[in-house]
Amino acid sequence: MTEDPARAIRATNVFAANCPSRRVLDHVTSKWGVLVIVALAQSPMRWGALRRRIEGVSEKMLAQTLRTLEADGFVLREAQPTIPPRVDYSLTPLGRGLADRLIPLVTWVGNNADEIVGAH
Amino acid sequence: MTEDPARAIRATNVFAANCPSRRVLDHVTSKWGVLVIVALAQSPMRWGALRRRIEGVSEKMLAQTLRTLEADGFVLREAQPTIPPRVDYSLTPLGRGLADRLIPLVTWVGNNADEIVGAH
DNA sequence: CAGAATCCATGAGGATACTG
DNA sequence: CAGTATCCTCATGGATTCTG
Repeated sequence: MTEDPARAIRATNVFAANCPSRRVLDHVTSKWGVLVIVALAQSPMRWGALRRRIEGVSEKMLAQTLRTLEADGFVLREAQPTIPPRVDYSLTPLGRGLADRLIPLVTWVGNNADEIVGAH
Repeated sequence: MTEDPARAIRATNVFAANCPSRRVLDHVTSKWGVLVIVALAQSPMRWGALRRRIEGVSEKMLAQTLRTLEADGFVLREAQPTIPPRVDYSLTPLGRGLADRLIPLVTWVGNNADEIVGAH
């Protein structure tokens, strides 16, 4: 946040339809993607913990979101071959970089939600 | 970005299903919402300029996104009653606050898009 | 426990045509 | 120019059931 906003954005080309960052941005800003990243930034978690933490997420959407974020290299999935199975999720270094930019956004929205008129 | 991420997020309750910030977050992180905010952060723009700047957006989606962001108090709409009509869009102070958190995210994604494996 | 698979509803979103 | 109106399609996402 030290750089001049208008100046910083001029370096990117997100506005181009074919820009790959568009797709990544869609993953990252997806309905559940934000919450998963932010939750894992707080602490690594098991599947069940994530499901309980992120209220309202269905199993399908959680699985789908996690797979996408894992493929993008943001999330690390570690499965123990035990019975019952145990799977831990955590952020990769890349994921932590993302979280550092995502968390200020989420906290800001949280703090200003009441100021925002149209909470339709 | 000066605060400890894990600590900062603990103050919010975005994870609660009924939290109003969830809805705002969905507006803000919507497919076109991000691009509109970021575009307007660069400079105020007229409708046509926005449409050209944000490649791939349909008229319907641009109008819808602008209406939502205006209702949320992020975007200011100023219409001149002239023929032909002229409408200027710009960020409100609240919108600028949002942009300040959004731009680091977008630029980061732009810079790291190549590192990101799964650009499916 | 951690999912995969399936079915189904809704709404996001695109294309086109029209208007003040 | 800056939209609105309509129609239509497909993907998002929920609910449920099944399994290693």
